Formats: sequence, C-alpha cells, structure tokens
Amino acid sequence: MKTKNAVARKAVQAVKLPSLPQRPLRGARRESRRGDSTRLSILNAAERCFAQNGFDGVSLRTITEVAGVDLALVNYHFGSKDNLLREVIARRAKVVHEDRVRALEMARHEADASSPSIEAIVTAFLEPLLRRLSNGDAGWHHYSRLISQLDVLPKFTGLTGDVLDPTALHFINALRLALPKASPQSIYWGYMFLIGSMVQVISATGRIERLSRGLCRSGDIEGALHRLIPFISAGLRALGRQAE
Amino acid sequence: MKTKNAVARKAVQAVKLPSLPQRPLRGARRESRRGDSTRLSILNAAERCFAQNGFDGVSLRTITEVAGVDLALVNYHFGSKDNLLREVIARRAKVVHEDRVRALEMARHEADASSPSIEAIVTAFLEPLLRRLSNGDAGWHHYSRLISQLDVLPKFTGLTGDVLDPTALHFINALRLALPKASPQSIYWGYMFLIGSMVQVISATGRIERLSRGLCRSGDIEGALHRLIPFISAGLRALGRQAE
DNA sequence: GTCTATAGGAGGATAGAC
DNA sequence: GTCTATCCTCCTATAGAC
Repeated sequence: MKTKNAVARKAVQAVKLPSLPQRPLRGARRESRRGDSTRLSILNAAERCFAQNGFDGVSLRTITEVAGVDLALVNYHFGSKDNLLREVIARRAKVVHEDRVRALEMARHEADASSPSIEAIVTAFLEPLLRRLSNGDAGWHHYSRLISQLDVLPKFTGLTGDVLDPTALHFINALRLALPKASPQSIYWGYMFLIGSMVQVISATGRIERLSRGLCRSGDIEGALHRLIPFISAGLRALGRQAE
Repeated sequence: MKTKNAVARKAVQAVKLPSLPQRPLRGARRESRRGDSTRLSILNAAERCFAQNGFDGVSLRTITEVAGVDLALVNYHFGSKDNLLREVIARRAKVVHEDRVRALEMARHEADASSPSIEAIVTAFLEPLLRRLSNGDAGWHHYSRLISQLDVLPKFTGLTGDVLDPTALHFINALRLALPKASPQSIYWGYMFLIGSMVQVISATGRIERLSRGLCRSGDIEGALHRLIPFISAGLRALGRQAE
C-alpha cells in the first residue's frame, strides 16, 4: 500500500498468492485446527488496531503483540498486510450484506403489491449493522469505525467498493421504486447522504459527547437510530418531491 | 503520532518548540522572505499528499520531494510532522469559519426579527466551503478530503475538534433557535448528520461515479448542493416535528 | 503451524557546515 | 534559511530451523 515499490511488491505477490489456497481447506468439513485460533486472533487484533489508528498507523508488530502471536504468522496466514485488511473487511461485510438483503425482502413481503415505504427501506439498511452495535459487540464496533475510515480514503475506495457496492446498488434500486418522481441523479446523491449520516453514527469518534457536553453519547445507538431514520427518510422524500 | 516514544518525543519538543517564535515575525509588516515560499510549498505539498494517502501513509521525504525542497526544512519550519498537519488544517479552517459566521450573520439580518429559515442556516454553513470547491481550487479540494479523513479517525479528533468545534457550536445554536420544538439531543444528532452528508460530497472519493456509472460526478458541486440543501433541511425539520 | 533471526529499506528527526 | 550527512528506530517480509 506504500507508494514506493508498489509495482515491485505487486509482482512478488502475484507469484506468492496463488500458493495460498494450498493451506488447509476452509469451509470443507474438518476438525478445527490450532491455526484457526491463530487466524482469528490476528483478525480480531487487526480489526481493533486498524480501527483505532488507521491502516498505515499500525504495524504488524503491534497487531501480533495484541493478538499474542508471533510476528511471522501474519504473513503465513494472510500473505501481506494489505490482504489482512481485505479479510478483516470481507468477514463482516458478507454478514451485513446478507442481513440487509433479507430485511429488504421482508419489507417487500409486508408491503404486498406496492413498494415498501421509505422508512422501511432505510430501516432495512440501517438496522442489520446498528443493532449489532447496540448489542455492545466490540468487534462490530471496530469494524464500523474501520469502514468509516476506508470510505473516505481515496486509496482504499477500490477495496471497499468491491465489498460494499453490491449492497449499495441493491438499495439504490429499492429507493428508485419508492421514489418514482425523483431523478436518477437525486437517488444516487440521496444514497450518498444516507451513508454519510450513518457513518457519523457508526464511526463513534466521541465528537457528539464533546459538542453536547455529555448530553448525547456516541454509544447510544437507540437514540441515534431514533433520529437517523426520520432524518434520512424526510431528506429522501424531499428529493422525491423536487422539481428536478 | 507514533505510539512508542511518544513521551520521549514530547519532552524533546517541549524544549524545542518555545524557540520557534524566534523565527521572523509573521503577520507584522515586513518584506516577503525566501523562507515564506518554502513554507508555502511545504504546506501545499503536505495538504495534497495527506489528502491522497492519509497522514500516516505519507512520509516527510515524499512531501519534500513534491514540494521541491530539502527534507530538513520541514523540521526547521514546522518542528514536527504532527505540527505540520496542524498548520495545514488551521490555515484554511480559519478562513472557512469566518466566512460561515459572516454568512449566518447576513442570513440573520435578512430574516429581520425572526430566526432565519433552516435552508438559510444550512446554506450559510455549506456554501463557504462548497463554493470554493466548485471554483476548482485544487488546494481546497485537498483540504476537504483531508478534513473528511480526520473527522472519522479517533486519534485525530482532538486536533480537528480544536479547530472545528467553535463553528459547530455556533451553528448548533442557530439550529436550536430555528427548531424550537426539537429536543437538544435531536439538534446535536441533526448537526452530526448534516456533517456526514456534507462529508460525502467534499471527500470526493469517486464512489458516486462508480455507482451511477458516470451519471453523477463527484466534482459536480452544484448538482450536489442542489440536493444536499433540500435533503438536510427536510431532515432537520423532521427532527423538529418529532414527538421526542 | 510456529518460532528465531535477519534481510533490506523507509521512517522522523537532527547536528553542523555553509 | 538551506543543505549534507547521518542517527537510530521502526517497518514489512522472508528464509529456515523446529
């Protein structure tokens, strides 16, 4: 991910990566091995460290210390720091994507013939992630903060796009049906604003505590959701009413 | 900004920094010296590099190469990489803050006795920065992307807070007056959502191009603003109508 | 799968000549 | 103010023993 030597390193990886699938088959039925707990420890530690200090702000040394494993193991299991990041993201993104699609399916089912309401669509998008946060799961908390960072860093847009764009297009399509009078451009921009508002909640930087002198808390997901859904829904509806 | 040796380095700086004000007095009337253009080159190069790769993703070597000046000069003029970042931010934040406050004053003046409309307040906040972006100024573009990144990185919230919180509190107060029925909590959350929506525009990651397959463009500030103001205004109004 | 050891270089910062 | 030269720490990645 460094600018220098990027080409050289890419060439090295192109030689090395194809050998990775030779590791014990994951997903196939097999007894759990020792390496699995190592992999997990590294993933969890990386998730937490990346979220706190950013990808480039953390060394593999720090990560393996937090994980309580040897430095060399991260390259054995993940091949490179870049790929470690990729797997950290992919692990949870997959889960959220499936939950969101499922929630949207249910909303469609309940709406019968017509399109679900804006509120229902927005809720189907927000709840799968935010409910996990309000359950206090630290891992999801770190993942959310990490996603928030990668979302605004140009050099990572490729990575996050691969993982998040399918969900985006799915919900953009749902919004288009729910807002038939909105221009396509307004729908795309509206989706961006939706993401932006949500990111302010899930990035949980502590800024709202400082601004409100403790009146609001970053961790109060219920309180945030209670404002976020009406805010986004009304905003999107306004775009649907717009002359153009 | 490294975790290790932070204490030791801080001690060193505490000895060194007080000597910095002995440099030629800035602001006082004096002929422009050679060092000024060096300072400027470094600030501009740092702004661009930080925005592209993040604070920790860029070395001082890269920055000074881009600036076309010697590596040692960054420490002579700025003392440390941390402080360089601080000055990069402060330079433009000051300008935007003043413009925003002035724009809000004008809106208040036009609204006469009553509070300005939500649209007027939101516009007073957004236009000072977004108009500069639509003028195509590359420096402002980099600054905006940098602010977007720091906004979601926990370890920088102290830095950005010092610079941006005064503006925030100023506009939060204006929103409170414009939305008398909204709870204080809703106002704070609403402000966060406002920021989040705006960040999606100013971070200009190119995501909207990819999602819309070129139909929308990150650089189309006018188009974004045309949707952003109605979106945020309607969202905030919904919070003002909320039962609680 | 895990460890030790190390390659090989990039990092921020600085002393001291000019 | 600017430049050269360098300190020393830290980095990612890997080779090879176990």
